[in-house]
This record gives sequence, C-alpha cells and structure tokens, in this order.
Amino acid sequence: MNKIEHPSCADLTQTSCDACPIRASAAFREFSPPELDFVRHFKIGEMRVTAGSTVLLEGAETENLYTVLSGWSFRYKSLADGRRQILNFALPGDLLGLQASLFEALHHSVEALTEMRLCIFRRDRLWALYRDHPRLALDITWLTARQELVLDDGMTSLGRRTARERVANLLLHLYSRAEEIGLADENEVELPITQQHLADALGLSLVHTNKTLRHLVDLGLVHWKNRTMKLLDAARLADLSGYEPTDKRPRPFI
Amino acid sequence: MNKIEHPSCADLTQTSCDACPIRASAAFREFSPPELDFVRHFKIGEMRVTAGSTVLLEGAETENLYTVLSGWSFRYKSLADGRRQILNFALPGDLLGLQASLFEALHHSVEALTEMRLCIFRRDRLWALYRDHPRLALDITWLTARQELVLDDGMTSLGRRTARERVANLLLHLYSRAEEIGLADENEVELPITQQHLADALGLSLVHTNKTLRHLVDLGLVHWKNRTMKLLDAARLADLSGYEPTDKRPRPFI
DNA sequence: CGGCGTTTTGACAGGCTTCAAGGGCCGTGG
DNA sequence: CCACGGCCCTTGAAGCCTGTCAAAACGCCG
Repeated sequence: MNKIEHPSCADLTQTSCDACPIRASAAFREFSPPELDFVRHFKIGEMRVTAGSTVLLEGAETENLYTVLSGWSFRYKSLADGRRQILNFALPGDLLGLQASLFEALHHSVEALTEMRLCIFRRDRLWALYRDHPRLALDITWLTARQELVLDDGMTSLGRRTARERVANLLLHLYSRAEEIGLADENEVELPITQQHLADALGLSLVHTNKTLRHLVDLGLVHWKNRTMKLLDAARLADLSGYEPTDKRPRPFI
Repeated sequence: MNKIEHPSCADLTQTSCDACPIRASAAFREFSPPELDFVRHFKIGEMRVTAGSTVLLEGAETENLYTVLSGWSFRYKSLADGRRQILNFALPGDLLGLQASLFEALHHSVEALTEMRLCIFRRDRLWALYRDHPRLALDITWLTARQELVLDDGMTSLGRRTARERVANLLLHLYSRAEEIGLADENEVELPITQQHLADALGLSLVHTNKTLRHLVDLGLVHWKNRTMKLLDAARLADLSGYEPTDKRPRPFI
C-alpha cells in the first residue's frame, strides 16, 4: 500500500503539541499560548491505524473526538445490501467524530486509506473548550461549515451532474484539497484511492467510472496511473465540470 | 419570478425574545436569563418574506445570520444551465446564512416556500456570542452537526438509492421534521412543496418523480393531494426506503 | 511463477430522462 | 356565469445514460 510520508515526525511516538505537524503548516492559524496549553490537556493521546482499518463505525457510541495528523481517510454510509456512499475524504487537519460527541451515536463510518496518525481528544472536555477557549470553538464551527460546503457541492454532483462532470469535478476537488496542505504540486498528487473509491464517492458504478475516467484521460485532460494523478489541463476540466473552487483562506484548527 | 424583498422592520411589531415563538416550543432548550439578554441584543430585527422570494442568493456577501421563526424554505444550488439541486429544507428553528458569516460569500441560495418570518442577527457579533455565551455557541455547533446528518443521508440517497427508495425516504424525513416542531400529527402534514421540489431534492426528473410517487400512492402507503401528505403505512415505507430516523433529542437554539 | 486486487473492454439490459400532450384546479376578467 | 390562462399533476412513448454481467489484461508481491 502507498503511504503518505511525514518525515518530520515519522518516528515520534507522541508528538508534542508545540511541534504539531499540523499547526506547522501555513494553512493553519497560530495558537495563543493559553490555547496551546489547553489543547495539550484536551488531547488524550495519539492513535495510529493501518491502511484499510475502520477508524469509526456507524452506530458506535461513546466515541472520542479525533483530528487527523497524517494520512487519508473517507467518511461513508452503507446500506443494508452493501451499497456504499462515500460522503467525503478526510485529510490532515480535518475533524472526525464530532457527531458522536454531540449525539448518541455515529451515523457514518470512517475508513483509513493510508496509515494514519490521529490526535485523540476527550469528548467530555468539549464543553470546557467552548467555555474557556471560544476562539477554538469558532475554529470548530469554521471547520464544520467548511465541510458543509463540500457536502453541498457533492450533493449537487450526485443529484444533477452527469458522470463526466462528476468525475472532472471530484478530481479537481481532490487535487485542491491535497494541494492546500502541501501534499501536491506541479499539478501532480498521489491519491491513495482506487477507482472503486471514486465510484462510491460519485454514485456511479465501477465500470462506468472507469470508462468515464478513461475518456478524460484519452482527451488528454488528466493523467491517472499507479495511484498518481496529474492534471494536464485543469482549465478544460473545470470547464466541463462546472467546478467552483472553494474558499482558500487560512484555516483554523483545534 | 424570484425577487429579494427586504421590507423595513420598522412597521413590524417585533417579537420580544421573551415570548419567542420558537423558544416556546418543547423542542428547544430553555435559556438562562443572561443568555436571553444577550440574544435580545444580538438580534437586529425581523424580516418577513413572501412565498417564492429569494431569501439568500448564492454569491452574495456581507449577509447577516438568520433564524427561521415561521414558514418553510429550502437551500439549493444551481448550475449554469439551470439544473437545480435542493440541498435540504429549512424549518422554524433552523439557522440560515452561517456560511456567509464565516466565509466571503454564500455558496448556495435559499428560497421561501411559504410566507416566512426570520430573525436577523448581526454577523459581526457572532464572535461576541462565542466569547461570552459558550452554551449558545455549542448550540450553533449542534445545529450544524445535525444538518450534516441530514446532508449525509441525502447524499446516500442521491448516490446509492433507487428512485422509489429516495421518494419514500424523503417523505418520511419531511414528516419527521414537521412533526418534531408540531407542524404535523396523526400522520398528516401540510407540505408547501410541489412535485418539482421533490424532484429537485431527489435528483430525479419531474416525470419520474411523479410516477414513483404515484406508485407509492397506488400501493396505499401514502396519500398526496393538495399540498397535504398523509403517511398511511409508515412502517412499510420505511421498510422499502432504508430509512434511519435521526436523533430526536431536545434541540438547542440561539 | 502464481495469486489477487485493480483496471479495462465489450455486450446487453434497464432505470430514468426527455418529449409531448391532456387533465384538473383556481383565480381573473369579460 | 362562464371563458381563459397559468400552474401543477398525469400519462404514454421513445431513447439514452448508466448499471450489470462477463471476461480478459495488468501489476504487484510473495
């Protein structure tokens, strides 16, 4: 399996929040000393999971709140007969399990696409965070609002876009997300997903996803091989996808 | 067709927050006196819009934050060629425009289905709310997380459910939402929507939506006439829809 | 080399869309 | 009082986009 490398913290058993690899990214805002201090105590520990493992399971209760430190994963829902819908992909900096912290149980599952490192926060201290660190609370709201943007666009794709538009749209979105946190450049990105994942995210069958993707490749708009994607003509892709780039402003973080 | 109306609030007899019709509902939690006091000042005024008017327009900036006091509306996105996807329906107690408060611009529109009364909050005081009233901040987070539940299920429908499953699922969902705030009982509810709205929410064509709905009616599972829906066999509907009821716990509110 | 997961292709079926037209309901106006 | 127009709902027919079935090619790894 492909792994996402984060050399700076590769062999650390427990990253100090001071040296958090996430915070170091230019995409996130700076913490004040008191905030940093709180976060250090809010955090219970770290978790490392292997590619393919289930991080969160639909229906589970009493889960904690997690933050992705490294690695890719995806949220999904399953129907009784096995049909699966991928809701979105979670990258470093994303929050996981907030639902479980606010409601009785989780209504979706999360699966790791690569080896992942997760920061674990105590769900019972979420209230303390809101009470004592409003700026962090606002950051959480910001993250959830941002995710809603993604879900809104995803719904529009599933409901009203053609297969070709959906594929083009998702490829651009994935590149954009990866680039934002420095996992891509030169229009090239390593995506740890199979075409089956694309299909489940797009609401299409595997076969049709393949044919559509191949079509875009044949048109010379994108390269897709060995878990690596390269955008060859992002402008034309965007053109036939109705893609609307999302807000790029600095991003807060717990 | 769609016009933005911003009637002056001056002539309206402003509802005192103390007697807020939303808070009176058993579905919402009680406010503490200080919270009530803050909300009173957070609120700038009320707005009344007529059925069919556009409450929020995609791309608009510097919008305020709204809360629905009465009436139905829906959030939607449009594609360049006119295709429309309804993202969800907003009922009394729902928040509108949080995105616009956190980001540069709105990425979806909102249209009123009935006459509506909206409570207007100052977007620039959102930070004060988080700073001084963490419980209210948590309430906002709760509302957005809850909306995410709805979007997740909607995505699953659009991506992986058949037309029949989608229709059955949406009807149950709409009834559930209406019942929750006392707008429905005896399995009967007045839905101010046309089949075109159903179609746009389900990602189906109007024709196919009609045929599918008619099929459910012919099966004796539901009644649909004159903007009124009655669930005749909710169990069987749920059975063929893969419906999962959402959390029913008391609901917070700004 | 063999096994397995992934990608690719072809053929066919079908669910859903599109096109088209008629019917019902209701407010408006002659 | 009835005709008329505008929505909305309904129904039929034809066609296409996408799903399903099947099988082969490919690539990686033990």
